[in-house]
Amino acid sequence: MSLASLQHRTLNSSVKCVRVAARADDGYFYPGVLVNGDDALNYGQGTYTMIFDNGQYSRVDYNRIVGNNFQRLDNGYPLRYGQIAYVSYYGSQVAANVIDHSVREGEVRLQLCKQPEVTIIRNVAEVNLVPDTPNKYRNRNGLKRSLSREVIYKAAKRRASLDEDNVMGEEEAALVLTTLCNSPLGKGVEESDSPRPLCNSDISYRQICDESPRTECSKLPPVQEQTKAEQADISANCSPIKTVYCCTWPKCRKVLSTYPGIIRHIRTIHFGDNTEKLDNGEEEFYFTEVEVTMDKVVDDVASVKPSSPTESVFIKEQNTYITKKSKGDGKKCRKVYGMENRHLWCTQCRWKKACTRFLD
DNA sequence: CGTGCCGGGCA
DNA sequence: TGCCCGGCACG
Ligand SMILES: [Zn+2]
Repeated sequence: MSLASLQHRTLNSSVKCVRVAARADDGYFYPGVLVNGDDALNYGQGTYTMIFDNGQYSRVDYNRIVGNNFQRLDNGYPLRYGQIAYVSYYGSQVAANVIDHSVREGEVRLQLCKQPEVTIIRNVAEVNLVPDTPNKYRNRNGLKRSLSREVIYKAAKRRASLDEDNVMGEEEAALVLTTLCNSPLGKGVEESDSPRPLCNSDISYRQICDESPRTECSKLPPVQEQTKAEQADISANCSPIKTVYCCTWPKCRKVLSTYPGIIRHIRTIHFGDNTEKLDNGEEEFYFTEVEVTMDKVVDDVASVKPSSPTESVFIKEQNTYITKKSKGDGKKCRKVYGMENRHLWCTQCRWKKACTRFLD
């Protein structure tokens, strides 16, 4: 089944979408929807096509799927620290971060997103990985907003009928962490740093391609990337653990809260009309993702003094991205993209002339 | 060593 | 002009 048809089917409200979460190789569960494609959705053995909330899709083996009539959470796999979950709290469902999970006791300790000072313990059976009925995730058709923002965004671009404002306003919220992550380090080229559960794994990820003439996605982002993106997406306003995306384009200090947001920023602001020249996945060279824990995320850049919240912010840079950091900002195309990505260099660099893309 | 790039070559 | 590369300086 092609992705185009998959998207089409999913966008069509007549298609039944089952909201579940799937366990990835990093031990975290990621929410998404199952799409009953060519194979019937029978909750039984086999693999299912799943679209994750960050726009990636893959075939997922049923024993990794949690929710609905699939696996239960007490099947031996502990929830990991930082896992986003949903529990009942004084009668209403709230989002929380898992602190730890005792498999023997069957108990999970969680920290409420909205009230980080509150720690609660729940039986694992009462912990959901997917919000029950997230009203704000419904579109006008009443179809659960189980699609990724990426998909929504593309659909919205195609036909401007979708109310883009809600989606955009939410994710476009610029954060005020500029002082933290404006270092001009490119992400470098990670080779086998991060584990990639691809071909010979139950879960494999592919990037969403739009229907542009590009034949296929050659670059597969490491799992950790899109999974973090997803968590940021889901826990958009969720406190203590959050991932932000810092543009690393020379002198640009834009920080956005979502993966689709930073991708769109790079495409529109830094590539403009040349967006067609962007190699698939090339945007990934122009931002870093930073995990932060903080008391409050401020949405308006202008409302904050330059020296604001840095002290209360704890940064945990993704280890692989920090390695290429150097004080001499003399990072040029060769260093940023690497020899193996020579086709991404600016022309002058390709000719061993003075770089025109990264000026000093 | 790797990296940036000048100068010079070739179509 | 577009394109490639030897070689050198620099860290
Ligand atoms: Zn360059």
